[in-house]
Amino acid sequence: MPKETFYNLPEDKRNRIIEAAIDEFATHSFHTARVTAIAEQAGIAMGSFYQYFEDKKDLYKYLIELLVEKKLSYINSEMVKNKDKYDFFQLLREVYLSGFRFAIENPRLQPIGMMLANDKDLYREIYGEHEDRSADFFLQMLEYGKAQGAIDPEIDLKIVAKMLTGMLYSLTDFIIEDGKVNLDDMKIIDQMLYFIENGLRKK
Amino acid sequence: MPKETFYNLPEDKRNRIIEAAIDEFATHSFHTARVTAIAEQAGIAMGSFYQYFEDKKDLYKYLIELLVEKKLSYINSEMVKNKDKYDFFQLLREVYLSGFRFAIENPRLQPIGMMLANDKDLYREIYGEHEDRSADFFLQMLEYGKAQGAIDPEIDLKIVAKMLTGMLYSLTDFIIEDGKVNLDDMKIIDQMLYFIENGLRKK
DNA sequence: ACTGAATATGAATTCATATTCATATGAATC
DNA sequence: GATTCATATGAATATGAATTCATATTCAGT
Repeated sequence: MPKETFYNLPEDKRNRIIEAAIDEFATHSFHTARVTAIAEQAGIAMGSFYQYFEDKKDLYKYLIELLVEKKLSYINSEMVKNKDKYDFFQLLREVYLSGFRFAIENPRLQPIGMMLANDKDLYREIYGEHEDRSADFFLQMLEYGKAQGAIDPEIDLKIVAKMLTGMLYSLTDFIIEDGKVNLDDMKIIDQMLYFIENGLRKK
Repeated sequence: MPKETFYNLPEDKRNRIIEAAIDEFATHSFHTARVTAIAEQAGIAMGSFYQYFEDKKDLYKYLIELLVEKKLSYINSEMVKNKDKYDFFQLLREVYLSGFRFAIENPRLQPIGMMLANDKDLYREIYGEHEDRSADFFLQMLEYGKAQGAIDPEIDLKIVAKMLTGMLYSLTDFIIEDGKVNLDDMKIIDQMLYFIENGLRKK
């Protein structure tokens, strides 16, 4: 965790540091990211950095925490808004949709999460034994859907949760890279949902 | 590419180097992998390493080439064997199945590929502009399936290709991590196929 | 056995970066 | 205005590899 000094900083400077760190970690893995580059872009002296954080990893963990919090609250707000109105598949649609929206609105955060997911050592250092939080989230949703009778009971939810996670990541990547995908025309979402629904729905 | 010297090496030593490199790159990203560790494990002097390869990246590219060749030939042989006998979905099943089998039989190669896929700079350095070869492979298969009339023509194949790729990666990861998954009982494959078929099949 | 070319070696060097530290600044308190 | 305390600074140092290089060894051909 950052030192007291960091929290005492004027908001403006604190934000500059956070922004600089996001830029650096979005374009470099944890190991290749340079503290120097962050300090430089934030306009602080090298020494100051170590006034605020224990070391590079300290800043990184802090950033991940911010990022997760931001994403979770983003998705949850969509969920909460629609919980009652929608059935399972519509809810799933909202989850994917808010996931995509989040990625589009925060394009720099996406690669940070991706890189963390692929660095198992780092991941473990942050989340302990816990293996895959995204899959857990989908698993919960699926169980809810199964209980509602929306999902074919033949299906192994753990496997499907993994598949849904993988698809979400790939598609998010696809959408961001493509750049020109317009979420509002919903075509990509509909395609995806069409596919998933047919795969899961109870007949 | 490795230097002539490397190819002149006695097979035993050459293999030791390759094995050591696989071990190192399977457990570390390109940047955190240490040439020192590779030389040490292979039982060669640091200096020798640079007799065989230009630098770390040279070895890495060579390794990726080996790996891709191995995997492609593995999958193709399954495909070729079954091309005529099976319909699209059975063919897809074979592709996934051989992908899983390959990963199980070569567990150290899987993480190397994963890490490369997530290091866009490195990926581009090896494959140029070309974005995602796995998705391309699935796209081709899907087009074949569509032409055969097996796939719902409403579906956007490019999107589905991305989804299939993401699922393949996630599931492979799942299977390897789990360790105890027994491919022979095929349950996981059937679950997956059941899901995919219902999502794609022409009605 | 002799010789030159290829190959092997690991200590020394280089390089890029993280981290520390002694000192400066500046604002609040007396 | 002096004293204290928190914060800022960037040059100096530490670190951890990658890479080089001068020297030793091996080997094939004679």
